[in-house]
Amino acid sequence: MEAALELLANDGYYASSISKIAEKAGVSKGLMYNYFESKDALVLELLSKGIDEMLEYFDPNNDGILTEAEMESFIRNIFMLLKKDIKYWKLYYALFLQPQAFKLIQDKYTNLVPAFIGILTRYYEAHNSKDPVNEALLFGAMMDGVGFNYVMNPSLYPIDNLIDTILEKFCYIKNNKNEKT
Amino acid sequence: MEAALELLANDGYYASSISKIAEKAGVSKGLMYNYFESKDALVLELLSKGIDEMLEYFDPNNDGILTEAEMESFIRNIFMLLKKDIKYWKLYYALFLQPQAFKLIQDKYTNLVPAFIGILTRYYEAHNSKDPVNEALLFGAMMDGVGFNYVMNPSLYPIDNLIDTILEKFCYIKNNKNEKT
Amino acid sequence: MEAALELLANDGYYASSISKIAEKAGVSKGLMYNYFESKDALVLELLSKGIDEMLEYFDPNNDGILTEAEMESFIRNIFMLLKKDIKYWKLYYALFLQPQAFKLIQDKYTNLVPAFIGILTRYYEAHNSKDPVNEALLFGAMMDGVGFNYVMNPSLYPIDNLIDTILEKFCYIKNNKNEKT
Amino acid sequence: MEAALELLANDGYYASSISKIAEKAGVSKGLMYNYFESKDALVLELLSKGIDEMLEYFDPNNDGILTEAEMESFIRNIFMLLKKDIKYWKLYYALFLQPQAFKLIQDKYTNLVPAFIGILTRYYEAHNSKDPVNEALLFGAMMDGVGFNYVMNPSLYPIDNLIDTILEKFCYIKNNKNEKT
DNA sequence: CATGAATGAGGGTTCATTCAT
DNA sequence: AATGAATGAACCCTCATTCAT
Repeated sequence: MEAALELLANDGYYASSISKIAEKAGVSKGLMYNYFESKDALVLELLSKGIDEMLEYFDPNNDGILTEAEMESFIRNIFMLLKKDIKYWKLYYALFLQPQAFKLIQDKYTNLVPAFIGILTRYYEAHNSKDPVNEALLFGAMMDGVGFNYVMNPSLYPIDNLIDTILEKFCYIKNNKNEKT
Repeated sequence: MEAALELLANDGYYASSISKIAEKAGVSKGLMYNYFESKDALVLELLSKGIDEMLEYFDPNNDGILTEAEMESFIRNIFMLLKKDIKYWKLYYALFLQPQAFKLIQDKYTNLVPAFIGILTRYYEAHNSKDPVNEALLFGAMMDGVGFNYVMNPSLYPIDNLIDTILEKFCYIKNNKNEKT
Repeated sequence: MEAALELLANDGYYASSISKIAEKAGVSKGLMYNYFESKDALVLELLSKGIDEMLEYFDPNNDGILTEAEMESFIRNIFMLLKKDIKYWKLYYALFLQPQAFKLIQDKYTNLVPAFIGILTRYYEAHNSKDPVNEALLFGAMMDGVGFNYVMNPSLYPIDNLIDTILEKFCYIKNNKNEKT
Repeated sequence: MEAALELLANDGYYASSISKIAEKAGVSKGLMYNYFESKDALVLELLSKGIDEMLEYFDPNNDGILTEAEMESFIRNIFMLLKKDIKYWKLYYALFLQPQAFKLIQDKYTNLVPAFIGILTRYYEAHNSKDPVNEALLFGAMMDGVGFNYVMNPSLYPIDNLIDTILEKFCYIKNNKNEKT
């Protein structure tokens, strides 16, 4: 069911009417409201699922400390998620910019970011960064930007090629390929 | 006229009806259609103006070469633009993610990005980067992400603090403050 | 079952969906349709019950003659009914004014009124009224109006205080209190 | 325009959709919302107009005192109003009993009734009534009831015949016809 | 140049009713 | 006897757009 609904990512929040979603899902319009209280509730559920899924891969042992291995694994997993469900993440990014939709997850999001940045900051502190907070923010921004660019144009954006450069530039991790050569 | 219209950035594309825009602009609904063929045309014009404005600050002498000074100035100018017209850029980002709206500027955008990346790539080649293309892409992504994060929450995102770190990390430019100390 | 259903009087006919009624009654929506053919049938049954209950108190020995004692008892009983089940009678009055709902009991009602007025007319004839029919009609109207006003605002409408005045003015019955004084 | 809309009295508030009203009025659905902010606003306007019209005939010189002539004239005018616009008053009564609709005019109504009853009470005091308040309430109830009964079945309810009896019974006014005989 | 009355398609949502289980 | 998933029509309302003035 939800699988079909996610396709609203194709056309955006507003362009996807409940009618069309229901039709695509092969159910009646009325039935949609047995599963979701409203269109907003539907979207909120989708978004929440996405955020939770992403969090699973960030600091997985939940100790507030990000090792280099965890960092690398986080980046690789995020990219894997992006590639696995492009349309979903397209919706995800899109809704962030739609005021009405963003309000729905504002709370969840506002609580999350500082924690996220905090852990990253400690990572950079541990790597003797001169400006750990700034680096953390830039890392976040870069990840947002990569995701954004990738979902905008998946076929042309060479997301996999970027990993090594990211690891080196943002994580101080020399990637394996380079070590081999 | 357009000045008033840009305020549709406040509420997003769909939440801003022509009626409300016209009211805010102090003109009649009908008159809007003397100036703009349609709502989409209006939005296209707004977006085009934004893209052009941004381009003005990128490679200003149009020689296809980005000097360090031009690079620094570009970044500072972009941030200045963001700060000057937050709402506008919020709309700008938002529309990028709204498929229907993005189609309107897709052509313009698709032509632009390779040129943009090309110039950046040459910049990184000139700085002996190991992966100039990747660095160019990451720079673009980071700039997108910073803009995105800033317009999402202007009061909390310390965009000015980031400049020095960006210059150092992405442009190989040691910033002035450090030199002074 | 019906007891719970009557509470649809709270919100009116249209505002009370079968879903809500079923929920209030603690049964499933589907089961409702084992007991009542339709929502209208349910309402019809409720209304019929109300009319019958009222009739029980009017001309109880069914001889077509209303004695003064029967008249007084009728009035007192009606008021007692009103007070016992305000919500029910609110529904009752409300449905009378809703064309769609009224059609359901129109037959029952249309047959009833002339008989009712007939008996009242004979009461006024027996009391040497100059216009027995008119007095009968006015009595009916006044009773409707009192009920109407009472259920509209039970806490403020002093229905009990009215009884003596009604008895005197409409039934030529000197009330007890006066006799005592 | 409104003339056509009043015909929603035919079917009641809920059974009259904006679509049907618009169709009956010969305009588009959308246009309805140029004239009335919402369905409720439409109904409120209709009801307010009705209440105001009725008040015009009650205590016309606004001195808080009801002379016998004013009283008689009031009754005759009310009946005239009823007869002139049966459907309108049918709506009027109907909406009073529909909780959702009544809320719309509750304020207006709640303020009105005590003033109304007050003036009537003084009328009865001036006529040496034993229970002026009760008589005032009964008069109000009777008028409500007569209106109610008349609009329910205009062709059968002999509203004109009732006037003389009302004047005599409720206003202590011997009517002319009787004096002549 | 400028207005705003008018349209009609489409939006989200509710609800009486049915029916497989 | 009892459930609740499923339907589809109808509801109120919004909106981009047109056009007579």
